[in-house]
Amino acid sequence: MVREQTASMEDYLEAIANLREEGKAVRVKQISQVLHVKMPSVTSALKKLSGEGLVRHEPYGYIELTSQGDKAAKDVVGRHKALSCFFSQALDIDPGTADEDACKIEHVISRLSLERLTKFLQFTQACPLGEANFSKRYKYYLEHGELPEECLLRISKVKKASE
Amino acid sequence: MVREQTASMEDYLEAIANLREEGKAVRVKQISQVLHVKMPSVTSALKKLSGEGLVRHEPYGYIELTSQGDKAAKDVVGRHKALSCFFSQALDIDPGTADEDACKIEHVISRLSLERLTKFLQFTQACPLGEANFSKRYKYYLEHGELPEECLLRISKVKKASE
DNA sequence: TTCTATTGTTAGACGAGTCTAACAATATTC
DNA sequence: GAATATTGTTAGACTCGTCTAACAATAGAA
Repeated sequence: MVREQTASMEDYLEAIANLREEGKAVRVKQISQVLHVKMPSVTSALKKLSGEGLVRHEPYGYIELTSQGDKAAKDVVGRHKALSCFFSQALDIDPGTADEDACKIEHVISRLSLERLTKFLQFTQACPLGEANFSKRYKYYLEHGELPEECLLRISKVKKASE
Repeated sequence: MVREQTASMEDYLEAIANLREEGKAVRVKQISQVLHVKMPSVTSALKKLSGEGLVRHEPYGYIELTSQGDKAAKDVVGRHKALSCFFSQALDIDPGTADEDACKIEHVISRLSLERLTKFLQFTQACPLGEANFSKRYKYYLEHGELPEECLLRISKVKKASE
């Protein structure tokens, strides 16, 4: 079972995993910059995470996730990606905002909602009726504030049919 | 400008507004039950919110939102409703989970994403092509784990057309 | 009206996470 | 290899929001 972590600790795990992923040095300074906190906050967080066996950290040295920590980090990163993807692709939100929101929401959303969000995205991308038409109509609606003509036409068709 | 509040303080404002809305007595005990905290936490929060002019609270007496507090509360409640609606209706999530998630996410989501979520919902409900077909297909996909036949048919049509 | 139950408040402790200031270790440069 | 710059750590203060324990006010029942 993946140990329950606070939002803050999840952020540290995520930052470490991301720095590693990007091939950058995983050091206290780096983490502090990524998370916009001061270095002592990082040291203190690392101490806590070490105590829980999620991080290996020799003082003044490099920082690594343990296999357990890596698992936890991957979980957070996965949530982040799913959310960020949903916001940018399904809702057509700019990558910056999508990422910011994902950063916050990843810590509080339920597994179920996350799974549904993901499925929704998969669906719109897999189903040509979903993607090609639906998504296009949605974006038209976003831009113009009113339904595209085809939707309105359908309404009159439906009306006629029920007459 | 609506004063920036912490997640906790927003929860208190929301609880007060909801109790009032439901015609229940707005008292310390009630609030503590709704938010699953002990009474001293409520007293302390009320003191803080009073200090900021969002709440009127005579000791041992009833509790009211000021007009400023009401504005802030309505804002939170609005966010909550939008999210809860989106989760339950667009993603077909049970009302309990939808509400829980809304409770957490309402404090952290950006205005933009919230607005887009709302528009998305409005769109699916307003556009018959969206609602009647899209939503139905999505739920089929949820249940069966694979695309409904009409989507697959469309794929072969698309293929044929491009041959 | 007096006794009791309920509700509300105050005081003070605590945990989480942040910060600043001061100090220590490591890297860099001359 | 000494002087300096950078990076990291420790110590300790602070905020926020919670809690428990003890006490105070109000409401309800006898």
